[in-house]
Amino acid sequence: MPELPEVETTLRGVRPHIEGRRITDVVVRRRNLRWPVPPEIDALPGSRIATVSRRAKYLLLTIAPGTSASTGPPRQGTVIIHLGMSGSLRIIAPDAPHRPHDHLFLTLDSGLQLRFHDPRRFGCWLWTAAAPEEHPLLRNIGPEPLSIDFDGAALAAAARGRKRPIKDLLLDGRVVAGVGNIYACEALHLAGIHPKRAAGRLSAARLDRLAEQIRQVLGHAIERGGTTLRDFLREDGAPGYFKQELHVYDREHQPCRRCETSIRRIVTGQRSTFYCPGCQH
DNA sequence: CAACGGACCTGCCTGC
DNA sequence: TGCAGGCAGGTCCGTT
Repeated sequence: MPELPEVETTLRGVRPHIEGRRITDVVVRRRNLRWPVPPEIDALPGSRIATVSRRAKYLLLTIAPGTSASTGPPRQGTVIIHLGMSGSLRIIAPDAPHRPHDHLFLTLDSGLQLRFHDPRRFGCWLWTAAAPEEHPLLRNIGPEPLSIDFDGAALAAAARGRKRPIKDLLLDGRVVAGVGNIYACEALHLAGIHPKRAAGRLSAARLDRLAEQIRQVLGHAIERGGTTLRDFLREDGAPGYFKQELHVYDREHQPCRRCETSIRRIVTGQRSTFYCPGCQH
């Protein structure tokens, strides 16, 4: 499920329930996620979740040392969570029955529990004691698409001299953080750019337009994701904005909503790519 | 360096 | 109905 809007929706849904809370119990039911869950995660009880934030599609829980009442040595650092392809977080009562693929539980002093669910186990829970932005997974990540650091000029700098298809460039986290397959397709359609076009051959004006459409489509999806936040205690974090509003993604052989041309599916960078031959060049 | 293919997993859908 | 094959919203890592 998770593209950046779902991760942001998850962040907003979970944050009010866990920020500032002390962790009272941790259960790792399955340690072999994308990488093994490190022992520092098991040692979290007694510590406090000071802040919850997002960088690209990573969720970051900064952990403050435990109080004198806690057991074990006080520790300070950051839990790095990624939802992979199929991961989700939800807040639930600790005595609620667990489902298959519920891999990791954090019980909080509020009496509620944060549960990580991930059938494909491409997600991860990692620990770093250093500044999270220095972690190898985060160190080389490009600007947040919704920050002021991301614009057509940033895209142009990354595209200069590159022959890669522009679609592949958008999925490269070093260029821009957290743009996934769906929104890369959608933004290219909105900007009227063919996904296979060599990145370095796009004009500054077209890259400006593309950057703006990336911001628009992600911002819009986050707004829509927000509509399910109310029910976050019950929902598993999958927002319902999907499908209906997509212009090209997963719409092969269906008519373009703008020009009626049949949507085409191709593969680039080993990923399915959908576009309208009528309005993308 | 850039670019590419393979890897990690389960579930769901299609077609034979 | 069963089963094989293809495909899926991510992204890291090793090899050219």
